[in-house]
Amino acid sequence: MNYELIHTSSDCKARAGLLRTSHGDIPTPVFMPVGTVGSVKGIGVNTLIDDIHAKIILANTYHLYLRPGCDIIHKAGGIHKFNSFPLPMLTDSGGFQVYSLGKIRKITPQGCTFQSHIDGSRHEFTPEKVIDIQRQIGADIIMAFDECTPYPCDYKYAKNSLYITHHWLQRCFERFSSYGPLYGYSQSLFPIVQGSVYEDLRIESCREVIKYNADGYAIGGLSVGEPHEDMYRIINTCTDILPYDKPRYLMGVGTPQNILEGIERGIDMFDCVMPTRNGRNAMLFTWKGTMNMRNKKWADDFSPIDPDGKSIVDRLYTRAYLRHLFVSGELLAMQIASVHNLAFYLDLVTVARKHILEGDYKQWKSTVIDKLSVRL
RNA sequence: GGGGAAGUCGCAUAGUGGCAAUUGCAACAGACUGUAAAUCUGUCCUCUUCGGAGUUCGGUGGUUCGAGUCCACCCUUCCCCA
Repeated sequence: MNYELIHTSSDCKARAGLLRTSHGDIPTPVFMPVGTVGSVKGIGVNTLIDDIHAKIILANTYHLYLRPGCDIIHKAGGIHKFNSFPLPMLTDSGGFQVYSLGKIRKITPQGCTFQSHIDGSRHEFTPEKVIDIQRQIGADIIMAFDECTPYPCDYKYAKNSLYITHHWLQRCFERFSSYGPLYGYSQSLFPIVQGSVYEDLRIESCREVIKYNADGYAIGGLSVGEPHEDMYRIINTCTDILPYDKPRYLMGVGTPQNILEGIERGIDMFDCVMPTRNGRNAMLFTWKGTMNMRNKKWADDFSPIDPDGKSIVDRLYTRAYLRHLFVSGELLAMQIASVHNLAFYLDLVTVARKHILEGDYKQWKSTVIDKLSVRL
């Protein structure tokens, strides 16, 4: 994998780049749709590629390990063969589940034990095991096993957790370099910066992770409920230290506004369930603001879903029809909304990239960002 | 014509003398950030300064300190037998 930094904005830290992988090139900044179990919920591969113009998608180590299991994916010949997605993929390590499965997991000296959310069975994840699983899954970018700390998180807990995450990181890289990829193309392991909202811990974490000279670096533990100012402050702290010639991935972020602020502060990669989950729950994101498609006000609005939208669905269907589908509980409603939202997110970063290259990113951002939070 | 059953806040239900009254659906709003989420929360008789206030269980009258609940009559619907 190789990252080329093409242009940095003159008035801020926003960057345009190109990430080259064995499964294709990824212009950055990029938004990566989340497909936890290897499937972006409700969306087929053809739509992802041809309509949404996704360049890379995510999957999750913990979920794929539980179901269908690593042996099945290995037998299939890796995740790309299994889910028929020919473009780059990234797997999250299960670190987020250390956070989200709070009540049914336990951090141990070795790693972390989980109870399966599917059948309650007990499983242990160690840094070594997480690397082994991700080798078997075969994503182009794989993530270190970390603890995504909750918010609020007191300093003592954050510091202790950070040391565990750093220790796990070392074990991840040891395992990762002990044997190669299984499917004939290379994989890159990204470390994850933690440290909650504490600047000194974040600085310490950045300095620690860059020792591994990785192909890219992730910032984790944000967008877990902290105020946006804290999030933006920590991003700034991190992107000041992380190497300029490697991609920076802000994990789990976020709203369209979060993404534009992240880009301004030097982030190159984003992922978030928001466009798909909120889409399934009837919320649309547009350049003019958000829409709750269940609201009565759309009942007789026969205009296109989003006249500015880039997806086929934006022009093909009307707002009144989409509301009808949501109110009727039709699966198609969730599909249309997910496609629209993902297409919007991809358009958002594409337009952002254009303005970075044109040199007016910050000025452009200031003209669009307030509109994004308007409630239509 | 004879016999039987039933009418509760949009619909359907619970409630057999003691707090505007159960539950489901529908309706209307809100939330959702590396997916335990096609999920969850709130409102849902009227008014309200959010503390309450006022009117309600087919209708009218009655018994009672107190009635959706008991009594009488009326109205309406459904079922069975002719």
